[in-house]
Amino acid sequence: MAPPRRPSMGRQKIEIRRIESDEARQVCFSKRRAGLFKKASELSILCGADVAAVVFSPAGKAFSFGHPSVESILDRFLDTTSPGAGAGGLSSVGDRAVSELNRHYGELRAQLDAEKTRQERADETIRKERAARSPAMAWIDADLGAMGHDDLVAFWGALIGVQATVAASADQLLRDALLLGRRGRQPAQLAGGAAFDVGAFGLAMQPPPGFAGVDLQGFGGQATILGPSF
Amino acid sequence: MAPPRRPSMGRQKIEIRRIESDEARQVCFSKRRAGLFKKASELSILCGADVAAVVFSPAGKAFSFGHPSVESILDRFLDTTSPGAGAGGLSSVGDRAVSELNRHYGELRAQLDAEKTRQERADETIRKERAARSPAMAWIDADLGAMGHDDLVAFWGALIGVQATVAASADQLLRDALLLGRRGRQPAQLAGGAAFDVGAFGLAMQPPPGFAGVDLQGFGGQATILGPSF
DNA sequence: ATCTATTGATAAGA
DNA sequence: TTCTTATCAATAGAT
Repeated sequence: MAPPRRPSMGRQKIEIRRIESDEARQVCFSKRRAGLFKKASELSILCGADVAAVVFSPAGKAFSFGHPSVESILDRFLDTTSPGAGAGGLSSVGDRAVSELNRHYGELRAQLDAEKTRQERADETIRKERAARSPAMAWIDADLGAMGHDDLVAFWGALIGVQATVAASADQLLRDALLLGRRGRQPAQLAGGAAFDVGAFGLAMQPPPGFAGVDLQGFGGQATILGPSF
Repeated sequence: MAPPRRPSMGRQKIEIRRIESDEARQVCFSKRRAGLFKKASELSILCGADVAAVVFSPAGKAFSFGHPSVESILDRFLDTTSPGAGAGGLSSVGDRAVSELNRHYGELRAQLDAEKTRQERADETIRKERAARSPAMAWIDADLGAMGHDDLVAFWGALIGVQATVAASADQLLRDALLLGRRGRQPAQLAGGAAFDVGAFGLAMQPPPGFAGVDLQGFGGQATILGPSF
């Protein structure tokens, strides 16, 4: 029969960090430079945008792509972004800071990606461990009316614990959540009464009929974070 | 059997030509601009190359990426291309460019920090869960045993409602809270002094300590963050 | 440079 | 805008 031998290992995952091998780095440079220019070209065509890309090889050789032309884009950019410095000074940030900003851009994004990856792994770990030892969470899918007294008792206990913890660290958690949940500049909207869904547990349920109007002392409703902690 | 409907058609092949739909073009522009900058960043990191990319949206808004900095690359390029002409050799950047850069950088930083915070919490959770089991269940069972089914149902719904409110604006908060709910916190603080008693259902909760600075009231409202804006 | 197996990017849809 | 999903496209490693 046909030999199960793979003619190639195919593409392998690589970390975004400087390639040590001179040869490999050169090869990668050529491939990715072409890829970058292709992307730039597609962006300009698809979206009718003006795009320019300039690349200097480690050896100092210049390569460029531009639509409609590199010069026109660069001139326009420099003209648009630096006409106000007439008095001889920048109002907020100096060149050094800008360079610093740019220098770390890539590393920062790389770190971000790394963190996200780690986070996903950690979340996965939690999910697994929790699923293996938290039978209470299995009740969640059950309909309220069908839930037995004993189950309700136990689940209530679990929720009390949750509430206590939320309260104990509400300041920090709420602040984080509001800032992270919706990265928009507008105040986060807290819509109530909807079904709730928590990814970590695949949990989804509706508030039981007739409980609308229940007010738990200070819970439920508008959430306002008062200033001091900022 | 009905054909299992795909939740998505997935990515479809597209021709590289101007996208007619204004909305689709805008979406594509945002996505691909980000992709282009990412590619540029990777190229500079992997190969140690100096890279700059400048993009003008159809609306005329400028976006740029540069390593080590956009201006240094552009100046170097223009200097190499047309040595004697330029004359605009000002190495400073306009406020607008600085702002854009700062904004971009700030977002990255914020994201990174957020990820790290989340990571720490996740790690913490893992440790806690591995180290100790919830001591809360036993405590609460006694009192709950005396509570009627209807009361339990009502309170359960109320708690879910609370969570729904929070989850609507930040499911991350909920997830963190639920995960942290296993911490060996003393449930006595919740039940100790006061019995649960809410008008409609004869149940109430004592707000546990830790609520300084945070005030939650009513359902379906807004969350307002006071303090310095980002 | 050419060839594949994989990873990465992203068009659609919710 | 963000998130998910199904595909398409870019490319790492080997020839």
